[in-house]
Amino acid sequence: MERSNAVPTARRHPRRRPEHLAEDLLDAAAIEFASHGYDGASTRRIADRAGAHQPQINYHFRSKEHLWRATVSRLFEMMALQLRRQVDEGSSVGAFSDAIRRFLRFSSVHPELNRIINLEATSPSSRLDWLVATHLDPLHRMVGSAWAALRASGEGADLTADEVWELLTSYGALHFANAPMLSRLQTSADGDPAAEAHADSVLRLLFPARMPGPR
Amino acid sequence: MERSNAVPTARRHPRRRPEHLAEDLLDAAAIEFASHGYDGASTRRIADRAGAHQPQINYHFRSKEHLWRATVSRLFEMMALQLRRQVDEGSSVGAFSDAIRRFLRFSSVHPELNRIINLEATSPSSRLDWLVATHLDPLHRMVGSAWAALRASGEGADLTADEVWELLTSYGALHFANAPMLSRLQTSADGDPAAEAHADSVLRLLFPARMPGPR
DNA sequence: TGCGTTCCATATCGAGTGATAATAGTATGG
DNA sequence: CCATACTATTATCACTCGATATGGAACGCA
Repeated sequence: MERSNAVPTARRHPRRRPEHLAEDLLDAAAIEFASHGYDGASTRRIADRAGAHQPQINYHFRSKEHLWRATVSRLFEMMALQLRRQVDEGSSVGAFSDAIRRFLRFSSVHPELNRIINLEATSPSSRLDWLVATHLDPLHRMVGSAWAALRASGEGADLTADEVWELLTSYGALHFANAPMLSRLQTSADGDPAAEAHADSVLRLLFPARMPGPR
Repeated sequence: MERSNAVPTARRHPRRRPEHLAEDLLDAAAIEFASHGYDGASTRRIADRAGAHQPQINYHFRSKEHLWRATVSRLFEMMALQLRRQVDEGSSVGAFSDAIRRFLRFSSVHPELNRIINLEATSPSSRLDWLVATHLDPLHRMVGSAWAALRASGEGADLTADEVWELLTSYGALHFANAPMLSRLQTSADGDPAAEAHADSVLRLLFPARMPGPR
C-alpha cells in the first residue's frame, strides 16, 4: 500500500478542546476516505493525520462507519452554508446560475465530498443507501423542481432535469475531484481562475443562449 | 499432519486450462477492484470469485499490483476491440459519433473500467501515473486531434477538446459506472434503450445542430 | 484543596491482509 | 509408460485492520 505524504505524529501532554479534536479527526477522515475509499482508509492513519491516537476515534465516534457518516454530513453542512442564500428562490436564471457557481466553487475548495460520493456511487452498500436517502435525494429534488420551473418559463437548454443533475455532479463537480488525473492529461491550472472557467463551461451548456462565447 | 487416507478427495476445482484461470482471475479482479478500490480489494475474495485459491494469484501474476495492471490493460484491450473500426478516420461527424456510440456502449456493458479509472483519478499514486502514461494519454490525444479536425471544418459545438474529453469520460461514461447511485435517485431503466438514450444526450451536447430534438 | 467526570494513552485481541515455502497432484513429451 | 515440467493446494509468515479494556492524567466545580 502506497502512502504519499507523512503526517504529524501524535503528541504527548498538551490537551485540546474536545470539539477541536473531533473537527481535526473529521478533517483528516475526509482526506483519507476521499483518497482511499471506505475500505481502504485506515483509522490509524486518520488518527495520525489528526495528531491523535487510533482509539480516540472509537471514543469520540462510535465506530469507523459512524465516523464516515459524520464526515459526510459535515461536508454537506459546509456546502449548504455556501448555498443557503437564494437557493430556493431558483425561479430566475440568475439565481439558478449563482447557486451553480457557489456549488462548483465549493467543489473546487472541498473536492473531498464529490470524491467520497463518487467512491460510493459505483457499488451498492448500506452507506450508499444512507447517502442517497439522507443527503442526495433532497438535493436532487430541489434541483429538479428548480429546473422544471425554469423550463416552464422557456429558459434553459433542451435538457431533462436528470440530465442537468448529471451534468452538475459528473461533468461539473468531478472536474475538481479528478484534478490529479486531469492535471496529468491536460495543461490544467488549478486555482480560482480555472474554477470559474469551468463554471462558465457548465453554464454555457445549460444556458447556451445567454452565456458569452466559448472559452 | 494427518494424511492417512488417499481418499479420492476430488480436487475442489477441476483443472482448467491456465489461460482460462488467468482470464477468470482477471474477470473477478475487475469486479473487485471496481467495487472496493485497490486498497479495499482483497486477493482472497478475487480468488474466491474466480473459484481459485489465493496463492494462485501470485503464481500467475507476480503480485497484487501486477494483477491490477493486467486487469486494467485487459479492459482497455476489450475497449479497443470495440473501437478499432474507423476510430482514426475521425474526420467526419458520422465517424466521430459512431466511435462515441461504441465507447458508450462498451462503458455500459463493462462499467468496471470507468469505475477503476475514477477510483484512481482522485489521488496521486504510481498506479495513476502508469494509467495515464500507458492508456489514457494516447486516447486523450486521439480524441483531441479528432475534435480539432472537426472544429476546423466548422463542425461540432463550441467546446474545447478538453471539455469534450471530460464530457465523454465524466458525463458520458460515468453515467453507467454510477448506475447504483442513479438508480436510487432517478427512475432509471438500465438496459440497452437507456444506454442509447444517454448516448443521444451526449451527442446532442456535442453536435446540437445535427441531432434531433430532445427526449 | 479534593472529588468526580471527562478524556487520553498504552496494550492487546481476533480477524484479515499480501506474500512465500513446501508439498501434492496433474498433464504432456519422449 | 515414465520423467519432467506445470499447476494446484496447504500451511504459515509478518503485518495491519477495527475495536476494546484498563489505568492514569487533565479538567470543572466545590
